[in-house]
Amino acid sequence: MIELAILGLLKQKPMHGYELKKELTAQLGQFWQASWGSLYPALSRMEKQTAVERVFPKTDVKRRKNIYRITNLGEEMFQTALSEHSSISDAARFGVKLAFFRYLKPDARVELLERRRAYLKEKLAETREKLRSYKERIDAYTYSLMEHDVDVTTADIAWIERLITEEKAHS
Amino acid sequence: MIELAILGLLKQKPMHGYELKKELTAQLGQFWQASWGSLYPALSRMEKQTAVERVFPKTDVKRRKNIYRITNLGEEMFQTALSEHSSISDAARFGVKLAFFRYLKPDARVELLERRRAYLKEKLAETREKLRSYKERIDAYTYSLMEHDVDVTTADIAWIERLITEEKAHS
DNA sequence: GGTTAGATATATCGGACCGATATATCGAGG
DNA sequence: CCTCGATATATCGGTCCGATATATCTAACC
Repeated sequence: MIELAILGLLKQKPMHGYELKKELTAQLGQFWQASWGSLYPALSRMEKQTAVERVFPKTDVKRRKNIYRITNLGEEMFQTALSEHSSISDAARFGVKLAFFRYLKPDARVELLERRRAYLKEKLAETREKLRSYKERIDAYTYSLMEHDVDVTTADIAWIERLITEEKAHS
Repeated sequence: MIELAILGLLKQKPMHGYELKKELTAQLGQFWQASWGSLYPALSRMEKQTAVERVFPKTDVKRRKNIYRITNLGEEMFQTALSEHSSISDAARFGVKLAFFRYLKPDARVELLERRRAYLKEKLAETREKLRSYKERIDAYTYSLMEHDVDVTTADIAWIERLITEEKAHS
């Protein structure tokens, strides 16, 4: 997840860790946050995988900032991760992907949106069924939360469907 | 978090790990899930802290099931954790707390609900401000997600306020 | 010129948690 | 008796979070 976000930001321009953290917060902070303890180890991992590389060599000890740039392999990994049909059930992960939707082809966008819609519809049906059949056995506060969840998920689906409609209108 | 959930379920009746997992999924599964890798280590931790204890001693090797029961200390820890004003910013954590609201005094319930409402209002104001001032610099898909987030958060606040009203009406 | 405060910058540690997997036993049905 | 699915416990590798440590750069002030 954090690797997708890092690659997506490094596509804009090479950056060092601190700058990445600021951009992460500015661009994705509404629905997802990264910590130092995930950012720097992720950059190390990705350098080892050669998904990113330092603009100036590691041996240049005097240099304070470690500026990273995305590699060709990194670009491939980004496209693969972004197109993958996972992270459809996690609102935060889906939000991060959405922030990079402009890097996907329109049909790939529609594909992801429709999978998200399918997941939400399934979840909605399950919650409704549970509300219907277990009514007596559910705690009153949990019941209220589940009713609210039905409303929110319904609104979610309507929003996704607006995005799908717009996407298809533009193609 | 998982410790609050375990203690809350063990208040109902003593259970073993597998049974706890099933009840966790049945009662809290709508908004929060636990894994084996968190459940069993949590039970071990909690036994060490004497928040829970085995109904039959550890030395009884023949016994297949490890049935745990909540201790007096565990009851205290449950009440403390439930009343704490944290986990106000995480929907899943708040959902778990809500599922145990019946164990709180009405004024403690209102207190938590009002803190959640305050957090949501703050978040709403921030998102609106960002939408207003950064309009041009935000990616179109992110912008749409943020607009949707405004709607969802507004609905969240209205729901919380209904709960507060009901709570006050009953007291 | 010197000092201080706050922003910039990197890094790591302990612990919690997830997803996957290993292992074994129980009970029902053929 | 055998097999299969449910029951039951446990651990492993890896990721992530929250906190913390450390150092430098820069601008402001006296």
